[in-house]
Amino acid sequence: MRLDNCIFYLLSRSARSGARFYKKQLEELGLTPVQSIVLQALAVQDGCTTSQLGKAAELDNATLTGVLDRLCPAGYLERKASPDDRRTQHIFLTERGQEIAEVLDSLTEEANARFLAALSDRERDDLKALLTRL
Amino acid sequence: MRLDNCIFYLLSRSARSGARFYKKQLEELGLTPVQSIVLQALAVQDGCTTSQLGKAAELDNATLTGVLDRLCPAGYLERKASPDDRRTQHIFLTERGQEIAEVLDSLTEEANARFLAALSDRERDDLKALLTRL
DNA sequence: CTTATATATTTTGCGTGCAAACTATTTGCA
DNA sequence: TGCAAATAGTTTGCACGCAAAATATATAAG
Repeated sequence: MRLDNCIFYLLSRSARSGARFYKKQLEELGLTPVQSIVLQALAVQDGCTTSQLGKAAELDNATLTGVLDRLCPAGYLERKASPDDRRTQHIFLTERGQEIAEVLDSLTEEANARFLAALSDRERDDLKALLTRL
Repeated sequence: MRLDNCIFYLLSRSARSGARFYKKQLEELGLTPVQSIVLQALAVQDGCTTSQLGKAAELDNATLTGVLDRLCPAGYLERKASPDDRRTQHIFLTERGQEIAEVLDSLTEEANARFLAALSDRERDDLKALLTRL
């Protein structure tokens, strides 16, 4: 089987290409693609638990721990103990976190458009729909 | 911008999903998805240089070094100095490497079919074509 | 011939991914 | 009540992915 017919190879290659592109756009903000995704996911459900955030961003809990470990001291968010369940933490955006989440929203919109410039509107929608079905 | 409309997120998620799936199929062979890709790429151009292999598999040279570092002692391939250029290495599959590359070929074909089972033939072709254009 | 530049590969450092083990806490059930 | 099983989160260990620096060698230009 030729590589350019292998879906695992194609997905990995495209994802890496996208991550490189997105990372460049994020460079001035000093954020990685994953960090950007987490901050944006948090913006729509501020105060959720770590696990809920992991589900929202489709990130492994073990991975998320590390991501939060870096975003916390950077001043974008805070971990707060849950009053109900002492195993659980709630994650809150700081003021600075909320500000940057807004910047990320438009920056990401822009980056999406540029990354997909070679495709027609129809093709973009098709691609997204197909990816969602995997 | 909602996450499920962000191409970087969608690509990353699908690629990770594919990698997890493929990895499970490879488990009994003790190989990772990337190692499998490299061995298959090598099978079609045995004896190429490290850089050429990197181009064929779209892998960074720094990454490839580590991958080869693990495949070599595993007995799947050998690095040989180039007679022309002392900076360069040529990579050769061992007999064992050639055998496993054949196994990987059919295993990968199978895994592709199963991973894409939810899509029609037409949709599979569309998806691959679209990914290739990024 | 010699030096500046280019190329091939490796090393280093940091950030994901993720399986597996571990800790702390909560819940279900006898 | 008391304890086994489930759940939340962290830690550990290993494999990419990649930018940047380092090393070794080759090539070009004067």
